[in-house]
Amino acid sequence: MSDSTRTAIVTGLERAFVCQGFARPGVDDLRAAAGVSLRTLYKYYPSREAMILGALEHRHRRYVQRLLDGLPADPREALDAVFERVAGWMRTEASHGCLFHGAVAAVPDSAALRELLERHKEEVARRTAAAADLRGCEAELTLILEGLTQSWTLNGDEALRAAKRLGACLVAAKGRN
Amino acid sequence: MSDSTRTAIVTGLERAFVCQGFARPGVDDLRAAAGVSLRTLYKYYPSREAMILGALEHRHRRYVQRLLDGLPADPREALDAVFERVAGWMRTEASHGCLFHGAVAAVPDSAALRELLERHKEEVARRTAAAADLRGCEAELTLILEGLTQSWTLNGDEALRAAKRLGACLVAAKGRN
DNA sequence: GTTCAAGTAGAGCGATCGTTTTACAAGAGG
DNA sequence: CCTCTTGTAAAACGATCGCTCTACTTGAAC
Repeated sequence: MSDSTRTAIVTGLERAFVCQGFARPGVDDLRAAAGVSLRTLYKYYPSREAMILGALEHRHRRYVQRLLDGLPADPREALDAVFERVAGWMRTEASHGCLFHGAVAAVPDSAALRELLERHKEEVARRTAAAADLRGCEAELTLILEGLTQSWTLNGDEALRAAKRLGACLVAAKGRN
Repeated sequence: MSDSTRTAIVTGLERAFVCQGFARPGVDDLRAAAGVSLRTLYKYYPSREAMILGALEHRHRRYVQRLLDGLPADPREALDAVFERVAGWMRTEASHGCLFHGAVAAVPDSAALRELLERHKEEVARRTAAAADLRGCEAELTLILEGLTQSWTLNGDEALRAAKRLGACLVAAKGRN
């Protein structure tokens, strides 16, 4: 059970789910994407659901790091930076929509998957609120972030501009309290 | 090819997809939900993908009617009413998330499905903008509506309050122009 | 040198899937 | 009376699925 093998597998799994969604790729496609034998794949992830879960945990770590590491110290700049990073992520890594929602939709009766989705969204909103000095507005931030993620696939960078405008509105409204 | 049979089928199909998602129900489950024989089902909808498409077209008509018919004449009230109707729809009809995004995620290579998704979202945003006197802010409205739909499953009615606040911000910002 | 964990390649299992087909029933029109 | 349409019930098809299992290789440790 080497750690390097595990991360190699999970990286390949994530790529496969990003490219093909959760409905299409059979376990043999996943095996090919992971670059190992079927036996080894099942040793590390003993079911297809475990493969999905492993891929999403890996993605969560990558996403949080890319979105929230090294943000500008100024709260206003930090908020715009988060929005830009979300759009950049969509552009390069998630042009088919949020992988976590997609996974829950594909396997609706997995409690573990649902819990991971909630943890993922909660952590992103909480840490964005902290960086943007918007504690107490987590619900509004979640809404903007979810809206940006979903509507980026529809409207592209126009969605990014809309998110920035709404973020500015939120900061202004908060300042008037 | 009677029309009443077709609407009976499509109503059952929509219910099945709402309850069970798009991955789980096999064609025989869909047949049971539609309340007809397999032969009849295939006569009206000659493939599983056609069944999905039919169910979504039916849902689109119902959604647009429920969201946009008989709105208050005052633009400000109309906007809040749309948000409340979205939340009400989620509460009673879509507690597992937007069916259109779910369908595209489940069948990612169906061009017809993708086109239907875009038509659906575009029509809702455009008509909401018209009712709320926010023409030119369709991207912001799409973002809020998508965000409300997605984050309602995470935060419930707190998402509704957030949408109303952001909507008010948008109206105020527009008024200052 | 032997042992043992960790890997590959690939055949095979039972179940389920979407779809087609066969056999039959009921009501309407000429 | 016969035929056509519209429907039901259910068997059967080939394909594919998730998963297990057998047989073999490799590299490092003791």
